[in-house]
Amino acid sequence: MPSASASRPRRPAARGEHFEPHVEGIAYGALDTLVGYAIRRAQISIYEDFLAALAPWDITPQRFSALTLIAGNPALKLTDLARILGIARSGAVQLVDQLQAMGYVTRRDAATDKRAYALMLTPQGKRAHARITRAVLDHDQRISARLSEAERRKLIELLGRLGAF
Amino acid sequence: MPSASASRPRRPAARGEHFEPHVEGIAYGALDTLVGYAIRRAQISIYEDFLAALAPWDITPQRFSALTLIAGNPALKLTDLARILGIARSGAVQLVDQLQAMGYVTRRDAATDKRAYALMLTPQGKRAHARITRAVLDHDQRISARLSEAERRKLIELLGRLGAF
DNA sequence: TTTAATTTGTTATGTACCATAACAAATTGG
DNA sequence: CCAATTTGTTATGGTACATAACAAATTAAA
Repeated sequence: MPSASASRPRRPAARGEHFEPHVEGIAYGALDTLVGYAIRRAQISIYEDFLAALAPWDITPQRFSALTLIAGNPALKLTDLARILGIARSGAVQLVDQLQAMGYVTRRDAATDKRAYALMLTPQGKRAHARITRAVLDHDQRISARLSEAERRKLIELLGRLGAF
Repeated sequence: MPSASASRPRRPAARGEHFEPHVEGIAYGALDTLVGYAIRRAQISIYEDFLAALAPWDITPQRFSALTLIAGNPALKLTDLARILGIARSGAVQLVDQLQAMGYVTRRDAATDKRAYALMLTPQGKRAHARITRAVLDHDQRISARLSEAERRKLIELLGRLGAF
């Protein structure tokens, strides 16, 4: 029952000005002691840099995640994509619509299920994903430039232990 | 030229289902190596728990941040609040409107500048902030329960070094 | 000092992202 | 075989922003 409507890709909304994680002379109170706020701070800065760095491709973190997941899991179903990303199926539809409108993704008929699609990268999508991945890795190196490689891994490991509770 | 319109506080939008940071059998590719994605993952889980834990007070992370900043920096101006949070002034107006509608914040006339407001917690706001802070600290302990106190501090320290680039 | 620029809070307007609900078609389970 | 579930979709709505334009007030310039 698919119809594959293709909406135009939209521009990411960037924050107005540069975010200052810690403003001089301001009392942050409990915020300075919270893991949650430390992550929020970092996230805003990183998101800002990501958008700027990937602007030439009109790629947001969410779009990059989707591209990477489709690249690494051929014939992924839309519902699975939604679950992995933690969004509703309707949101995944929009996301895939965008990537399809950009020419990066196709909805192929799933082999076993006539309801479902098998999401795949187009040849153009594969090339773009390679280039985009390089830019993202670059960006990620830049934001963590003040960390040693060991610290980088340590940080990822510690963050990974925050997931379940 | 202030007029202090008071819009009703709105309910936070919660994600549909519980977010799974790592889905079994899925190839995450480059995502698993990125500091940015590790933070994104953690952030989604934490946000989810925060909303659930603070639902009784209708408090979002952003609202808590604002309350805490106003509490710790008496007579803070709206423009400063916006800059600290990294949002536009118009967004800060809405945020303060909400907190004011909840009875937690007042706009007092600034002493030196007739254009500006001095944001203050109401007595009720102070009591609420104390209670809310306890709930937030609780939440933050919960999400970092798998970390030792030293690791917790280490994590915050490492995240802090991501800010500027 | 008189004027020009800037700042402050506000409103109006628009957008990106995501949720819920309702569906038809297809699949699965009892 | 029929009931329940699943899949992708659309319709609708909400929330958190952003940008732009303002009047009033302040500050800087000439």
